[in-house]
Amino acid sequence: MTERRPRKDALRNRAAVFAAADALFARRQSPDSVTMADIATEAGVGKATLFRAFGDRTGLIRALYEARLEPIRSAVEQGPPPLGPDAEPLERVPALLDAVLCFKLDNRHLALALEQTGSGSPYSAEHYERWHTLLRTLLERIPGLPDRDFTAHALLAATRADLVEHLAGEKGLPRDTMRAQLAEFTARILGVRENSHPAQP
Amino acid sequence: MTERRPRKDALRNRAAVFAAADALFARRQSPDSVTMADIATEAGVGKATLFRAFGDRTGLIRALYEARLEPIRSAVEQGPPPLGPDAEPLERVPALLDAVLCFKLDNRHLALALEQTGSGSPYSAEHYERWHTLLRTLLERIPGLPDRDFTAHALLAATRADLVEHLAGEKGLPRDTMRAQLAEFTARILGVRENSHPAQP
DNA sequence: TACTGAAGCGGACCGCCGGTCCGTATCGTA
DNA sequence: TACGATACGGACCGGCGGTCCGCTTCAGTA
Repeated sequence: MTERRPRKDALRNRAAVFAAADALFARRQSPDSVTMADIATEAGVGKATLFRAFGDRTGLIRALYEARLEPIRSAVEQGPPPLGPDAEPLERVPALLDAVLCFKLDNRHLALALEQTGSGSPYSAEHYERWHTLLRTLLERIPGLPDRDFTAHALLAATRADLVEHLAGEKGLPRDTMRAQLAEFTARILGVRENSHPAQP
Repeated sequence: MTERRPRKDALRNRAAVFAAADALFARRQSPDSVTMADIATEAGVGKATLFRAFGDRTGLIRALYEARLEPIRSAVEQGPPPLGPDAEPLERVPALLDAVLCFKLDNRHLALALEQTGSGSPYSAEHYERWHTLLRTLLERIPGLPDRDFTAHALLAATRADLVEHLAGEKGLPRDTMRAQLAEFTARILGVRENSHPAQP
């Protein structure tokens, strides 16, 4: 029952692998052009070390993704409004979607790698479950909306990594333009009828 | 410049391959558990024949998808309202999205295979381009909407194959329930303010 | 500091899959 | 029937995710 602390070299290697994977995903265009052997080499580590630490390729990507997501997660769980728990749903929902979008804009390749990593759809990852549940809960406090469960899925679908990559990456849509469009779309769903000024914090 | 007609055996094999792939994708749960060798064997054909006819795995899946999509495509391009070109945008947009959703419900595994086939995001396929362009065009004829280009993407994102699989497949959401939810969501975007009765043709 | 067993390491190795090659069989035509 | 062109198919290849096992390094003990 006693938790054994991992050894120092294990921790050092784990960090090295994270850094290496991060760099490689950012450098290469296509996520699956990054092989496990590549990451191991870049990290100065044996391939088996990767698999021992993370199980398989999906595990590695998931772990990296969760790590990068951590700041946003804590901002949502204990930060100030409009992202934090003290905000009213009508302002928190757009803030949350904007945060997700910004994260995917900033970590395009990583998000892409996660979502299109063959085994296991994005919907089985627990971070998706978290976002969806939170979003649904917030929507439930806003009157007059369509089915909240589906609506939460549909809104999150508008921030899918490959869509972000398609618009911001390939078609060159500027970051703030896309943020504004998502905000407008969200406002429309929420029934906010005032005109035209999407937030731009 | 003269088009050479393909030989009979080539045509026969092509059809056999389609049938085999269709059956296999429907039978297995995960699309990438279906290997090219599997398809070749099931079709009673050599592996090289697959690659000669379709180029690569993606080409085969795309060709099959387009073939299955053909009825809907023609219903949209030359059928009667509400799907056909004579319908008003306010009724054609929901009809179109419903048709796409139904198609993905009926061809879940195939759609999944196409969208998560690693090379090339779904957004580079020409059938997506077609749906998106048509949808955007229709939205442009409806006043007071958010950015039409983005809205078209976002609406289509709500019918993504893996989302459909997640809701209808794993969570067991009934077909008509999901259709109604998508219809409600769409209506909300279109600004249709009348209450509560989503179509169920 | 020397000892020691356990935790961790790494690269050779495996099975599988997408994709290619080339000798052979089949088609369509005269 | 004969013959060129077209298509066939299974052996083959390179590369990837994942595993195995002999070796190294850590950290507690005296």
